[in-house]
Amino acid sequence: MHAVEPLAAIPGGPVRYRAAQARIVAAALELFAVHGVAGTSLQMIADAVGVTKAAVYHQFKTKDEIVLAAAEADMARLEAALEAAEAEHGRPQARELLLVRLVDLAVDHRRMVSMLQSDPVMIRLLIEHEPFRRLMDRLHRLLAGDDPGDDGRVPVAMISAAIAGAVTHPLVADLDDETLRANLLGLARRFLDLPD
Amino acid sequence: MHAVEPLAAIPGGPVRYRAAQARIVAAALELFAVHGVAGTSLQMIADAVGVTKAAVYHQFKTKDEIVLAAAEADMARLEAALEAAEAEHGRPQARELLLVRLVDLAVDHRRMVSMLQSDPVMIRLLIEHEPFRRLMDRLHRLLAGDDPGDDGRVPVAMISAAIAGAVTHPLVADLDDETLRANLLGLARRFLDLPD
DNA sequence: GTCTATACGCGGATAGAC
DNA sequence: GTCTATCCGCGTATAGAC
Repeated sequence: MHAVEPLAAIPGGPVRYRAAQARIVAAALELFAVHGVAGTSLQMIADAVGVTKAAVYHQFKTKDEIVLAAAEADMARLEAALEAAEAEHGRPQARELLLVRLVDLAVDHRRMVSMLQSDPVMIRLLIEHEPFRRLMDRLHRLLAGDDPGDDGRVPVAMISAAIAGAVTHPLVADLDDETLRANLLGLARRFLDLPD
Repeated sequence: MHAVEPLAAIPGGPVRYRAAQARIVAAALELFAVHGVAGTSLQMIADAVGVTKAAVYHQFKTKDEIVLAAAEADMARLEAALEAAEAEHGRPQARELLLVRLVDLAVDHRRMVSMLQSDPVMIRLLIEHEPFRRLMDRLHRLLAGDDPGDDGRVPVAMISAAIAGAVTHPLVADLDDETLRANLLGLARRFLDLPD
């Protein structure tokens, strides 16, 4: 028998990685956020980690696997937020908690969020990824509140885009996390007609 | 003397292109929207136009020039919207008109808008492009209304991101343009406290 | 304006030694 | 787990003919 592998510290996360893999994923996320997925080469990732391309390929068979692993790291936090919200008693309370967690997540990962939501390569991979689709379904259902019809979908699309897009917006680049978080949350609540 | 070159039909636009260039720019915009700038090769653009790579290079010296030309095509429409809004008498009227034009623009160019606002290569090129920076400055000043302070910047960032991001959101992919436009405009007005 | 042909480097990916 | 070395195709870009 082999010794137990060291695992990445994602308590409750569905997928876990070896330490070497976790280092690669962390470097890749940063680079993807700055250059986009297509604009990030395996050489850049290897350099950032401090190893050769071949060492990276020993941990992940293809670049797509790295992209997916990078997305899953953040998906785990999103899933945790959803789970907490769904455990609340009552719709309004669930939506309120979800909103708080979403804003926290977005502000916390300022640089990553917009890439995860708009990079063409990332999008292509994620729409073929069933766990991700299920997650988005739960998210949208909860955000939509009472109105699942045509008119209810636009506000959900807007608030998702507003939160994710605002945190990377150059206009607020110099705002500290606390100010941004507070403003974002207040405005998002208003938009969704939740009580302050 | 040479015969007068045919010009692209952008009345009032600051930069004009020959017919061959306009065809390349149009094809490039579509491809950039789907694959991102880094994910789009000159070969793909040449194939879409129906010529060879060398022919493309005869019209534009570098790929960056194509990217900038693609951005300028949409910048011209944005500038026209700003000009119309600034010509209004009174701030509320100006903001109202700007909002209508922005939503029109976003819905009309559904696939392009988010790429123009989030593609890493495009962003890098545009922030070094003074005419673009001036345009964004005017846009943000007008959108911000009375409040140019810290707290006034977050709603501007949110509404920009919301409009641009919502039109590409998978949730509203099957909505027809009219429905999307009406919903988007109504919600944006409410968010900015403009009268319906 | 468009073509064929070509230069040269870097992209993703693999083999096999240590 | 990491390395050196290598494969092959495609990336941007250029030269020169038609």
